[in-house]
Amino acid sequence: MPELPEVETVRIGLQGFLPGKVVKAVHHDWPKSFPNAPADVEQFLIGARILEVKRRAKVLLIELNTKYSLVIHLKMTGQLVYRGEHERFGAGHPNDSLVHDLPDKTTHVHFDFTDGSHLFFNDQRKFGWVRLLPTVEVPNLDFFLKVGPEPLSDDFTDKDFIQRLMRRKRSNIKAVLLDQTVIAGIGNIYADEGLWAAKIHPETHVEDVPTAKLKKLYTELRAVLKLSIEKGGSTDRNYVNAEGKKGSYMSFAKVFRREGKPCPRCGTTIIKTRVAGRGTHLCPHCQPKPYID
DNA sequence: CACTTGACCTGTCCGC
DNA sequence: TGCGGACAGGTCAAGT
Repeated sequence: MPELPEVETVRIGLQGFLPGKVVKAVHHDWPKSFPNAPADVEQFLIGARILEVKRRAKVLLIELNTKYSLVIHLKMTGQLVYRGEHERFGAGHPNDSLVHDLPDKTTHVHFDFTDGSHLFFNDQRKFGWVRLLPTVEVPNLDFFLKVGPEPLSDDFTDKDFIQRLMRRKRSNIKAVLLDQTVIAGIGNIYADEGLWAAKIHPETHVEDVPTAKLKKLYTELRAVLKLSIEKGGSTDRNYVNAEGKKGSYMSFAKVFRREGKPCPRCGTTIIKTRVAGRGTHLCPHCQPKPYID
């Protein structure tokens, strides 16, 4: 899916559009995309006014004035696209838009607001979901009980980072970065980018990485996440922001999806391998494979 | 306990 | 042009 920077970009966009909107109707065509009790939808969603759009890890939270919230996970291919009253169909969307007329065949949930605007949840692979839950119950979702700290929060220090990584010191560092219970929000793109920046091979066991490099990884990961938010996230395939537009971080990526191209630091050809069950990009010169006996 | 694999889905790309 | 297989930004469950 969208990882932290993409979800945050969507959040910022939606926060500009949605507060104050009143839900008039909701449509859905795939039960797993919107698994809710119809009675709750009728009572706590229809007629509800949107207060605020928040994010925790890779999950979006749309708070309503009914003490309920829409909880949304985009997973791999989810999109949340806002359209104003007369923008639902139509021509004239800019070239950087992946989404044209809506709803389309990937739209599995959409909301109509009383002012004529709409919010579309599109999801090609149908892994994502929208759930309506009492706001006080959101933190008690299994995922939120277990999820790690936000890597960009002010009180998240390099000491916290290293301490949490060391809880799985015998594991491959890439697998640990992808584990949402260790640190929230990092996925395949930013794991690869961060490990390249800190010159760590993704198969290195956490305990074998020198502390100085772990500190470097902390700094670089935060920097790459921040840069990507500034660039509106990464569009590799499906990702678009709340306006249906692509992000531009991919053109700044150093290794992700750049196999066969030169490493920007040393010129060595970037390779793609498999680590922790995921496609993994690295520079074999800057990130030498650890010696394993 | 930690790692791997499969499942959830659809679409695209690549080799034959 | 068609077909089969691998693969795609994420998580969860089950198996080893």
